[in-house]
Amino acid sequence: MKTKLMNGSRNNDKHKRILDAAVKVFARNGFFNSKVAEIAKEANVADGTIYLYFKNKDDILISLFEYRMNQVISLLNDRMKGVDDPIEKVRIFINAHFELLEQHPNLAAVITLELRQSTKFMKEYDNQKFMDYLGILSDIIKDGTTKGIFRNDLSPGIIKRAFFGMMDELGLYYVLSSPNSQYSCRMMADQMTNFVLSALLKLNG
Amino acid sequence: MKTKLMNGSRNNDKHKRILDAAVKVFARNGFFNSKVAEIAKEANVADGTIYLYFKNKDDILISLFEYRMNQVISLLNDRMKGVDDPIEKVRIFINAHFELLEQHPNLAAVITLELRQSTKFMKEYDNQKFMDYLGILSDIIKDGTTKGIFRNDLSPGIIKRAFFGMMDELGLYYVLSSPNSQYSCRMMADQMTNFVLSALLKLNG
Amino acid sequence: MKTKLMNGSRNNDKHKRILDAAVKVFARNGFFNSKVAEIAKEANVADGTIYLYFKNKDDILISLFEYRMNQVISLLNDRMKGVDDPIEKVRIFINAHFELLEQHPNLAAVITLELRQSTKFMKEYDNQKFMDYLGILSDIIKDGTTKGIFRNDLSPGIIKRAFFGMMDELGLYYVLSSPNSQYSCRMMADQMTNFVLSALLKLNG
Amino acid sequence: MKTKLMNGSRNNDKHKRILDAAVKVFARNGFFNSKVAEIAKEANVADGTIYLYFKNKDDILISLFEYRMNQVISLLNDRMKGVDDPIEKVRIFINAHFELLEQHPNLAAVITLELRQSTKFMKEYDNQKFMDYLGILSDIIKDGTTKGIFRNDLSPGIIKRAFFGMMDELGLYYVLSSPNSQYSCRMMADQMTNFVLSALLKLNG
DNA sequence: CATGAATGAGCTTTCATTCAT
DNA sequence: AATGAATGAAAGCTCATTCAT
Repeated sequence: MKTKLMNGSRNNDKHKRILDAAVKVFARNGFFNSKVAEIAKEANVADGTIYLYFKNKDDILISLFEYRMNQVISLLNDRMKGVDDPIEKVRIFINAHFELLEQHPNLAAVITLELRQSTKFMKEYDNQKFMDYLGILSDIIKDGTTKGIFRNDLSPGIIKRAFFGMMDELGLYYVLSSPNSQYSCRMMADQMTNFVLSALLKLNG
Repeated sequence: MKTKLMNGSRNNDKHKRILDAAVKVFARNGFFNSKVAEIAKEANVADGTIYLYFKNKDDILISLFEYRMNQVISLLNDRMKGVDDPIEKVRIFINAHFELLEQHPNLAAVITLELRQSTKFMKEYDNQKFMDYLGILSDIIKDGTTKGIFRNDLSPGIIKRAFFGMMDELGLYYVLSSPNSQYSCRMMADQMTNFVLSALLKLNG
Repeated sequence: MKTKLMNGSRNNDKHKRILDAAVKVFARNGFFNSKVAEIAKEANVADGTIYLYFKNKDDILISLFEYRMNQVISLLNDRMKGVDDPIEKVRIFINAHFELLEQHPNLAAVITLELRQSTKFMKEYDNQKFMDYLGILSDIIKDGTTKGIFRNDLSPGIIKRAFFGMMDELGLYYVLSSPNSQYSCRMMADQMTNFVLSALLKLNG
Repeated sequence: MKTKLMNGSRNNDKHKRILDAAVKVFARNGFFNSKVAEIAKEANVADGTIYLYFKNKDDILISLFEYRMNQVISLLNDRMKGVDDPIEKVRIFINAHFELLEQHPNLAAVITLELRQSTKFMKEYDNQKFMDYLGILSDIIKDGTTKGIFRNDLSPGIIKRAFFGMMDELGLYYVLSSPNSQYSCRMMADQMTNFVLSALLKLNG
């Protein structure tokens, strides 16, 4: 009585093959310009097979989001375990973002380029995972403020988004100019950490 | 440098009517989900008429970019005329961005949501105007650095993008949560100015 | 400000051409085995043109029903105008049915073969026209009964359907064995009239 | 003359289970809108199993016809055994038809609704069983005529079809309005017998 | 015999674009 | 310049059928 999707079972890697293919194809053409048939071809499966694993084309994109967000959030949780210092947490957050960007540039490109569209146009998809991600950010900021390390005249609700906007735009730049980017992920992470901490830290007498 | 029918004559405002209609329609459905026929209807012209004023659907979007960018750049040039203080320039830049956002939220939504896609997928369009816009930003930063007011350990090439990313993401948030946004444009502009200047200013003695 | 379908106007016969083509194609393959593209080809229009005149494939079939039913009902009304004798009315009804069958065997085939399907599966289509047609039949029967010419121990609700069933099945036979039918329409009409009247007439002392 | 697995063994009722399931599914959706997978699910067998027992989807429908026709013909032969009176035979024929209709309305619905389609579109299927069924009918009529009980001015070839058309249409009505039919099978059978016999009987002196 | 995942041809419908008027 | 009916390529998705296990 196997489940339809055989999640996690070996002997069947089609689900993953389709996702991997979709990343490549979406990164190449964008979601709207990508054809399901092209994904199928790239994954070496028949067109119809796609629909055994995904409800429809939108569902493939959503699955990519979820997959990526789980990846990021899980990495963050790992690294921040036992860390107390808000400054260190900021460092970890930014580094994790850029490391994943460097490791999976295609996936990052798709997320970065299509996330906004989807946020607006896939109405039924509430994008909870993304809110969770932003939540981690505002938790860090609030923690730093509570501990008296960060300034308290900034709205976490605004700053978390500004913060994300920086990472996202730098990521976009990296991804679009790849593989000839003028700046390395390492460098962007460092500059941004420097920049953000300067802005956040309370200046004491 | 359009010359099509720039005769200044009245009785022909169709070019503008089509652009205005496109803004509404794109804001409503996104570029890919918008139909040329819907734009035509919204503009009260025939489907075919669109093609007298624009090469194709992509061209309408590109025209919107150019229009918006000219608007922003021209507003910035006006306001910064005679201003020397880099701090003041930062303030002006941010304020201009959010003011236009507030005045033309639909247009802003379209630019913000579709710019990224287009940047990558309208291959032939090099988006010079956007580069000009970013250029103003790095000029301000470099100016501040030269004048010894801003730190000199930050890369203008990186920071200008981080800077734009903040505004863009905050704008997206405003636009998507409109008309019930938790934060006013005013407030976002102030918080961001505060944040950015804290990060940029050199700490002396 | 022409209306979409230009009903009745000359210079545009596409609506009719599509209907005529559909009759041929449906008669050849049946509704479900017919492709819209084949109808388009038969009508010498582009595939997309079909959708300027009809909502979808189902709508073409429904239009054929309506067209046929209007045709029949109108012919019946014409011929029965001023006729009082129920016996004569029965004759007229049967003759009209078989005449139209002979004149438009393809259309008849489609109606006969697909009407039943549609009755069940196009739930949203209430098939009022067909009920009107049956209504004429039961009116004739009731009239004959009231006038004391027909028997009064038969239920018009049942007999009208039995009556229609006879015509329909004979029509089906004619259409399926066409053009080599063993019996002419004339002969079937006469035999059926004879049969039905024998059954309906009251036997007086 | 199936030989596939007619071993009389229990542990294998799949053939019948599939047929029963097909009746339900076809009655629910019609032949063309029914999916083989749905039949398989309803029968609690795998999709592929269907093809061990039937050549293809068409073959399932054909098997249902054959099954039904055998059932009817066998019932008729039973009941008419030893019966000589043509009037009584007509009564038996009609009653048998409506009894089976009442007992297996789903099967009747499928036969009634899909028989016509199939008659024309399953080219290779010559529908001999249906011809046999009609043959019984014309035999009855001819017998009555020969015996001088029925009129001799009616063509058996025409009347047998008119006769069948009545039963079929009444059956369709019953089946479609089920389970809230206005008329019972009993009543329809009686009315029709009455009607038909009035038409068939020779009026003497 | 039985399974059900996989296949891929095939279909309806959409919509950017054209062009005769 | 303006129209909008017509075009037809294109693509998402379905489902009867197969075949490796």
